[in-house]
Amino acid sequence: MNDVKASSEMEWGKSGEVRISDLAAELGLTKGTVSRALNGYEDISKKTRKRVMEAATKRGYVPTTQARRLAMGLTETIGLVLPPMPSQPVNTFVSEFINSVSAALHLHGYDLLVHSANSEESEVEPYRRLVQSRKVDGFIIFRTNEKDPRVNYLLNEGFPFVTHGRTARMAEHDWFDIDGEKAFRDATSHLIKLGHQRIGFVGGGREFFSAQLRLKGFRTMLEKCCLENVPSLEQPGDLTGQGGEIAAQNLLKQTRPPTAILCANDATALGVMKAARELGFNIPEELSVIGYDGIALGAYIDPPLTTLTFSIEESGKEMVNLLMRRLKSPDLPVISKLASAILKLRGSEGPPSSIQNKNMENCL
Amino acid sequence: MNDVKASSEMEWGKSGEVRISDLAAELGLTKGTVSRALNGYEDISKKTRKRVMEAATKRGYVPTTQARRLAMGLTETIGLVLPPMPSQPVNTFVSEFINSVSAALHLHGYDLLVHSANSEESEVEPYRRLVQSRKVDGFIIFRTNEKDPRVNYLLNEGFPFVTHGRTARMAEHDWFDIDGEKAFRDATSHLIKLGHQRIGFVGGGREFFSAQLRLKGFRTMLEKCCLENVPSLEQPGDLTGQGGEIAAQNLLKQTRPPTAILCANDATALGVMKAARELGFNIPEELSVIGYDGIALGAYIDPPLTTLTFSIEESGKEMVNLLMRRLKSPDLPVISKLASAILKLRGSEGPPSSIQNKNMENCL
DNA sequence: AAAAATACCGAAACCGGTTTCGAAATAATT
DNA sequence: AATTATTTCGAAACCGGTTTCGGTATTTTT
Repeated sequence: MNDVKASSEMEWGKSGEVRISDLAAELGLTKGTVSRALNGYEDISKKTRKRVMEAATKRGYVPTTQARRLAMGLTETIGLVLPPMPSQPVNTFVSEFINSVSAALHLHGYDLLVHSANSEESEVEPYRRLVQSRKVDGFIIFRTNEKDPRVNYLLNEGFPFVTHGRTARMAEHDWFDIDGEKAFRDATSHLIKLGHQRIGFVGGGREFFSAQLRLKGFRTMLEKCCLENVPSLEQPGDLTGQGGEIAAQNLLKQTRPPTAILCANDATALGVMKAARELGFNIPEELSVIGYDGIALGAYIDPPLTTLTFSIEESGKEMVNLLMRRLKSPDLPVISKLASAILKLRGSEGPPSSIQNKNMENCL
Repeated sequence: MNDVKASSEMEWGKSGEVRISDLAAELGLTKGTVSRALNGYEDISKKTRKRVMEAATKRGYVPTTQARRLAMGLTETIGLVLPPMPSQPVNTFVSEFINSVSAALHLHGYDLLVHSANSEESEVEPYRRLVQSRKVDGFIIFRTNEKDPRVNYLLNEGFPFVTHGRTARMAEHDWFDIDGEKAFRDATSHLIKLGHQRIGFVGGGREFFSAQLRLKGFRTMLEKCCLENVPSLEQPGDLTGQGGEIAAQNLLKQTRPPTAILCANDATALGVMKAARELGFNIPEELSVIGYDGIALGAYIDPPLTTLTFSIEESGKEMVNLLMRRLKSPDLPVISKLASAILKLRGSEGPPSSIQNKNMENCL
């Protein structure tokens, strides 16, 4: 009669062997009842619920995810597709971001599926596959382009997602972003206050919206301070160290080189510093350099890199909040959140060697 | 009669709406037959198979992953748990590693589930949860300790996994590792050939097996070259920049400071260089520094960091191969793979300022 | 004490696939 | 032509949960 109980005494420590039907049989209940007891349904008596829960913990029962997900019609999984990274120097952002997103998702019972993009195929292909095979309920997208095919695809498909960064269609989707425009106004203002009048700028690829905004912030502050916007002082970059080197050479070999260079990110700044050294510029005495990203490593170089920092952890947390809200209520209006970066002075900037005086009373 | 066909003409571009039963109904077959046709079973006539496959592509049918996984009793997912990273400087390894692992898994039809470890709970807890809820079929573990609780748990559970790095129980599980011992023999040898006789070493935490092996390689080569092993020249570290700073101070403030310092990783080396600068040591004239990891960023600092590099992409690929093999045949004997790091000379090392001559004929 | 309301649980359908088994139809053998 | 072997597919069970629905058993109402 009590065979079940008898055999239960032994060899049941190993996890993953207990099914809901085992529990039900042992308790003399149906699996439906057990399921409802475990999931807090109201139509279960206190006594049975207690009995069920005790048996569950005793046996170490944990529902099989795959079955639950199939029954409930959701995956409880969020997709994150890594853009192809061809030997980018400082990818510390990515791992920290993954870490924070993953932790935040976990609080909601969600998992993070990380997928790598094959550089040979279309950018949206991974997203298409993940959507079609129903492997994820939503996406976290970062490093957006102004016209972003991924965003277009997902919007068209009506599939939930949040971006880190704005896009041309930002009015149609939830997004989180750092106010790069303000950040670069601040950085530019700081340099101007130090006395710089010829400030170079190394951008980050026209396709990235964020890079455009940073450039805009730079220009805005120049204008506000009545400084001439010299086109030759604006160099394109590609967010890599190598791009920074090239841009710096273009800037510093000019007859009147800038006394400061603002870079779209830290990797670029490192390239700029390298090129500057090779051209014989002392930093910060003869050239100030400011980056963006706040990579921890910038504190260890000589001179330590002044940079614009923001909390990656907060970014991840906020994006997950936005996404969870969207998943719960797909029809809510689009919302967004803009966080600000702060200028972390570390030593790679200072007053220019020869402070040229210029009337700047109506500025700053 | 043909309602199905009629309605099929419209509004079926959206993905994710076609189920296998829809296909079956449309074709006048059962879903079992459709499934077998799609999965290459032999008991399906060429004609029907073709018919099924054409209909499938036409409708854009993609099997729902959750259902497939439940039926087949596997998750086709591999877990990767990120160790807590309390503001570690150079995590470029992690993102590159995730990227390569993910790409390699994808070739086998597997997904990568990235989970973040909560520093407040036990190290094995995330693994336990993932195993019990059957969310993954196996694990990729990196940064192993000599006595690794995660390895103990999974071995005890009989759950498949591969480690990046060796452990005390390496004979019982598949592993991939870089031959750090040889790498540090090479680096040490290189320094000795340059004329260094007092070489410092900054380790990486006793718990990490890899750090121990690097130390062993260092000692081995010292001994082989008849150089005295001075205990005060061996400093502990923690694989962070800060740890490197402290260790470097301990080394360089000695009455007879070393003329070269070997570091367990690049982050440590950056800390060492920072401390050395602050103490007035010129690199590489007065102090040679060598790191380990080959972070791309090392090329951008001044002087560029000489380091031991290896292919992260290869690491990921090999580990996935080992794991896939294990999943297919759980009872195969344990295998392992040892790859070698190469010394990438970039400029942070050179001959010591005062070359002390010592008889070294039976060395190198 | 009979009737109505409520609490509690069993039965069964369902999620969307895969796989086994057996039967019918066709082809091959004797 | 009857028998045996093969090909091809349908039927149904199954994976392990969730959720709806309906029917007792119990309680409350009148």
